Amino acid sequence: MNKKKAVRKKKPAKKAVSKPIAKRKDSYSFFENVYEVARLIPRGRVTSYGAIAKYLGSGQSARMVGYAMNAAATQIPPVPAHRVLNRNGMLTGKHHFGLPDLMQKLLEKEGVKVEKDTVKNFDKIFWNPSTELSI
DNA sequence: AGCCTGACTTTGT
DNA sequence: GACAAAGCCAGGC
Repeated sequence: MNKKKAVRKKKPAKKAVSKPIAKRKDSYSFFENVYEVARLIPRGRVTSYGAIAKYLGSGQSARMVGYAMNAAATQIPPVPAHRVLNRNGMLTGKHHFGLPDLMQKLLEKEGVKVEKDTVKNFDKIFWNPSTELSI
């Protein structure tokens, strides 16, 4: 039945990277951070690059989030990048899903209404990691 | 080490 | 309100 309980995993990430974790291959790169947050996005909800960036502590580095998403498709498990939109709720990255309509298809499949490449009720289904994960 | 790019955001005109 | 430019940071070459 249910999956995990009150998740709220909230990854450590990015804070104490200064600590050399032996010969760790990566020690949580900025990208991994983004992937994890993206995977935490509830079904039927969406968020923005800036929100994730801010949650990671990089406020203005929303670009990096999107850039990370570019490689997200190659990550395992796959990252639901279709739940990440720009601050306007527009499917800016839909063109990167291989099929331009795939992103919208996925969103609608989750109950998210999309019109003209823009998510309707974006402010209502908006999922803010800083609010949802940071109690 | 340095330059360029990028699925964004904010600010100014 | 629409358009243009700058800022931001990490990865790739």
